[in-house]
Amino acid sequence: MTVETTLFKALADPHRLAILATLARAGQEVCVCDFTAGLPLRQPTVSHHLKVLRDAGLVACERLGTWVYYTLAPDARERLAGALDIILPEKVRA
Amino acid sequence: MTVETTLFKALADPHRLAILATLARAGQEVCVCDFTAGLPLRQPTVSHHLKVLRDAGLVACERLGTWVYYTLAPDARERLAGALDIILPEKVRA
DNA sequence: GCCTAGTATCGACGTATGTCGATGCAACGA
DNA sequence: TCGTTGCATCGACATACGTCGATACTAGGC
Repeated sequence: MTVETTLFKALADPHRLAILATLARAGQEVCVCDFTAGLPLRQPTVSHHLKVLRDAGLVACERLGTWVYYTLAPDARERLAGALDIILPEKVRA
Repeated sequence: MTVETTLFKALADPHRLAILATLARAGQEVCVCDFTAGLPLRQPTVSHHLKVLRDAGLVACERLGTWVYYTLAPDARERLAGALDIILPEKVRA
């Protein structure tokens, strides 16, 4: 499976989009318990979605004591925009 | 299901990405039979993928005689980039 | 009108995926 | 050394999705 497919598959779920949007708007680390509190999903399900996003390289996590904090990967926007440009390249530049 | 989810779900398949890439690079109408010839898929499967892309508004089609020609929707790039910006908005502009 | 060709739709099938409860693991406090 | 808390993993289940053969639909040629 191509990298592009992996990336877009990771976006193909409303809850994962919500997680990404939360991270993007937060602009800082977000605890797993915050996602669990903010989504109509059980903790294992949230953990599963976070793993999908991790495997796609869209988020990063860091353990601080008992808590695990997630952040948007620094190059998340860039990688997604790049994948978009591979699939739908702009017209040839002059 | 949000518009963004529909769009990204449409991208979550390698064959649909191939179809979009073909249309983007062709820059002109492409016949269904060309996709069927170029993909390791049967005709009904190709037709199914084209329907998913149509329902997402990413492609348009036009019948010319017996053949049906598909084109990339004029605003496909714009809509996808917009969806990306909704999920991962850029930092607040000055 | 009939046959043929290209495409869409239908119904069925196998697999992938989202979801959950149960459980395991890691870190902290008493 | 426990017990507790937060998170990850496991196993099971239901549903969604990709795929196909069969068939219906549309348009053109004879």
